[in-house]
Amino acid sequence: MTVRVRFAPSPTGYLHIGGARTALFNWLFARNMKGTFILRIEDTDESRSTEESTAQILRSMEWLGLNWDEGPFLQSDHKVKHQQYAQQLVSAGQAYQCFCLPEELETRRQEMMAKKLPPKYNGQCRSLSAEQKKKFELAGRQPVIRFRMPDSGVTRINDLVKGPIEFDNSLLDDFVVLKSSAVPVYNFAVVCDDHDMGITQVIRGDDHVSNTPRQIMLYKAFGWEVPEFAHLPMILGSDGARLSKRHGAAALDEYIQQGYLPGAIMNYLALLGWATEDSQQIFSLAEMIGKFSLDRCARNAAIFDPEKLKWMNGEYIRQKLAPAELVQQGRKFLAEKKLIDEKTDLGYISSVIFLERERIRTIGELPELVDFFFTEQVTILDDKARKTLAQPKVKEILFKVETELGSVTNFSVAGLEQAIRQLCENNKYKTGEVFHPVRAAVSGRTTGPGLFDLLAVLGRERVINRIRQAVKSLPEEK
RNA sequence: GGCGCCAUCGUCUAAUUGGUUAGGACGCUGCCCUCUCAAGGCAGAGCUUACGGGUUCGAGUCCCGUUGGCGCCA
Repeated sequence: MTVRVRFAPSPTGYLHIGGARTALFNWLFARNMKGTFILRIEDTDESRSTEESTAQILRSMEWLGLNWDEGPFLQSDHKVKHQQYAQQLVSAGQAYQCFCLPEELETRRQEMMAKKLPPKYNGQCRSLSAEQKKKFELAGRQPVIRFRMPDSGVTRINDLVKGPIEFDNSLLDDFVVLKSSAVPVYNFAVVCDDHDMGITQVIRGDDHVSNTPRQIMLYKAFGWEVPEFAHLPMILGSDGARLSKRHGAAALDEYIQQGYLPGAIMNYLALLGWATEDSQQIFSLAEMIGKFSLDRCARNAAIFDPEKLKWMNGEYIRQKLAPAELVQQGRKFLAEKKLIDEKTDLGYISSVIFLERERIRTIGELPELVDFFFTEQVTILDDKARKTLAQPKVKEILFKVETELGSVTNFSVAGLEQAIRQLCENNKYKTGEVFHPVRAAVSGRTTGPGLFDLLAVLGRERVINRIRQAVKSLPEEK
């Protein structure tokens, strides 16, 4: 039988890191098995679901490259179908109308709690007579539909990642399937949809394990084939609590904005709960698909580590990102910071970006590292740079460098290196004594690309102007 | 509170399914490279496999218990 899996987010916000991981694992499984990956929007909770959120989630998935084969379907479109299914259960005697008022249920729950009993529905409306129902209806009560749970027996799951799990049926109560407003309850709607869509494996977060026995009972009541289940462990923040905004970025969108690459995020997420026998770290997409399997998924929760993601993103920038692509991405971030516009020379931009390729871990780090390439003057001088320029002899050194660079014929990396090293030798300067002030004068900082690469890209005019500025600003030396 | 899941370096994890000096990766420290910062290379620290009992010639691996974390139901 061919594999059909789905990712079913509820559109109540952005695509969460945990959701992205669930989507990814579904997708990897589907691609690995040559199956079908379906997207379904779980928008039953109308009060919290929004269309913007749906659009946002779709955009995030497309950005990651998690292409779906069917959908997106909206769960709310199947509402009538859900109601019919509920009716079907009632007709078959598998479910029944319950007229208990919320207040009544609450009182009973309190009583149960007081007696230290598990608070479960007492089955009061299980077998109401026609007259009793009539009476309630006349009193204006709107019934909910409850599922008749077996009082005994054991429900077993053979979870594809967790292994066998057992639940005692007597502990489960007759849960609501259809609210009095005729809105289907989550546990019911998933089962109906998963069945109608022919889902063969339900791969989801392990916060759903406890729901699974109820769902299995529904499949059985309908006489439907029960799919396989695979419950993925949660992703937690550094403090061991469920990952949320408090831990920094929990929404995929924020990583997009910070200049992370889809491949790196996919790769990192894949490693959060899945590993190969040799602990391989970097995968091509094809490798990831080829090697993926649910039985190599971890059973324990994982803490999200932003540092490792950053590292991996750096690896992707250096090893996997095509040069043209890097430039294009970089331009976006530089333009956003108003450092460049359409008139800025593309060749110059490319050279600048390539100078920092070895250093950046996210594209978003680019602007602050290269801003001085695009500004008229060197404005930001950090403290270290100031100190460097305050060293003795600096004014004299810079003046000599300025003169030298004015006359050097070959303003290239090799030519510059030759000229400046020669200058050091002729004047008995230590190289560092010269290199550091030049860097500071020209870039306003003490770190960055190799000095000669830096100068060559900046170009003669800018370099000389900046050194001249620095010389002018330095006090006379005695 | 009930039920369920989980437990290997700080973090992500591996360990031919009972036989390893418990491996790799991130991070950290140091060295090399070097004009700086990175990148890269090399080396190092870091896990009495949560704890306690069993089973076994032998347990990270199997069983029981304890503790802790997380989840679901309220």
